Amino acid sequence: MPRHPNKKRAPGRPRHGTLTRELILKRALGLMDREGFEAITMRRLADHLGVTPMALYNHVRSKKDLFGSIAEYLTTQINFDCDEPDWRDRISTCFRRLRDACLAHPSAVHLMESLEAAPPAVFRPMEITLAALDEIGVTGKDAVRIYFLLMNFTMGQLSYEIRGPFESLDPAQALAGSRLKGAEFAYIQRSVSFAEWDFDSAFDFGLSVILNGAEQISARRTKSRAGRRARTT
Amino acid sequence: MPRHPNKKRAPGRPRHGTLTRELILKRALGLMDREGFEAITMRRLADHLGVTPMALYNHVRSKKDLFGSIAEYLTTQINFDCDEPDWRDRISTCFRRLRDACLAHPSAVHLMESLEAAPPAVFRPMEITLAALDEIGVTGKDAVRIYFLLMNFTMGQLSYEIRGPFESLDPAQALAGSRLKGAEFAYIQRSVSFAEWDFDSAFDFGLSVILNGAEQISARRTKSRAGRRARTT
DNA sequence: ACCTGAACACCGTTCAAGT
DNA sequence: ACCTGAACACCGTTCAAGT
Repeated sequence: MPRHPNKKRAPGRPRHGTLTRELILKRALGLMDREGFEAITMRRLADHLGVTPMALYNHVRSKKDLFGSIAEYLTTQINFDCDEPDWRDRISTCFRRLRDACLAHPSAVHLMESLEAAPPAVFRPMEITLAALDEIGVTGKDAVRIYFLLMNFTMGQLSYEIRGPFESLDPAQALAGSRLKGAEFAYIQRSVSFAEWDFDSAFDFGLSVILNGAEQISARRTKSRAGRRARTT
Repeated sequence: MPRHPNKKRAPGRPRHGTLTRELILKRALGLMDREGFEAITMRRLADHLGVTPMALYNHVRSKKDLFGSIAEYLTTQINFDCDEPDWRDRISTCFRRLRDACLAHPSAVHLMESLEAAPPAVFRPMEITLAALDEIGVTGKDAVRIYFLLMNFTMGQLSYEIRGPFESLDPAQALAGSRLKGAEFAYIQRSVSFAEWDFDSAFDFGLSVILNGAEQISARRTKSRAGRRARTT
């Protein structure tokens, strides 16, 4: 619904600016949250702001720019930092906060996926992860790999969780009407009931598996260093 | 370019069917591979087939249906099965084949992400994973969690790899013109050079970390079973 | 059954014209 | 500087009309 439904504004610059870049971003995010990512249209957003579609182009270069800016607005609001002494806790809470932010805005993942360049703020989790891993002697390629493992898992599960994959993931539903026989999926059907799936604990499980992997690398490195020391002395 | 550029076809049914559902799917996939996911348009696809846009609707319910069918066509062609004796190898090659298929069709990941329901064939990796894990005593919730870890990691890294994230992931480029200072990303800048990043080995690394996690659970379970046995006897 | 042509209700974006 | 209105080049899809 437009803000001025009855009194139509005449052309020309209004006395006080009705539009701001920030207002546009906020309203766009709100519209996205309520009506979904696909619903965001320059025309619909303009309508929502009580304004002509073209008015948006005074504050935003293009739709791509708009989406990029929303993502930046969203990610810069996340506080990734915390002062836990344990390196595992620092990494965990960092990705948990990212996850929480994305769950709070159901279209956030879809939005991120649509971007060609990630907003700069998402480098914070990377920096925090690399710093924490450095503490236990995991550096270089291995550290970056652990980071990607964490990031890809986090975003991947979010993607599943948000679009409610379990209407389509429930084998009973997904297999219905397909050429594949249900008999070929014996283990799936015998597995845990999808109705009682808990994404939160699955996420914590995933984090701990990956961080255990980091710890193993750490142990291996210190051992091989000790081995080298023993040989040289 | 249309197939009949000069001799325009008159309305009415042609003597031999020019269009098939399969032909449409194949050409759409080809067009997607060459010109990208966004380039796929009912009108452009029709043009490519030398046909009116509406002709497609005789073989395809909608654009959504078209995309779903392409995904199904693509995934059913993947051979996930192999007869390696080692459970780790069976899981690894299964996901490696999924990965190879997606890398062969650069828009495949984008296509999958756009679907509301995954094509049934992607349940094969789940079945194979659950079966292999069952062999080492990892079942139920834990097994499904391991599967999701593998699947989310695989698709997540593919997503990064395909859209060539490293123009935007290179901190030097991504941080340029942003409000975030480069000094806040000391560990990133000190980390491995993005130019020499190897996705293939990063993928193998990820798989082995996750499968190590599965092995740890297996060991923990057999130990606790042994403990229970010792206490009861 | 299978194709065309016209039409409908949308898109993002440019451009000239207003104040 | 900031908004409007008309226009352009696109979309997906429906529907009647052809054979």
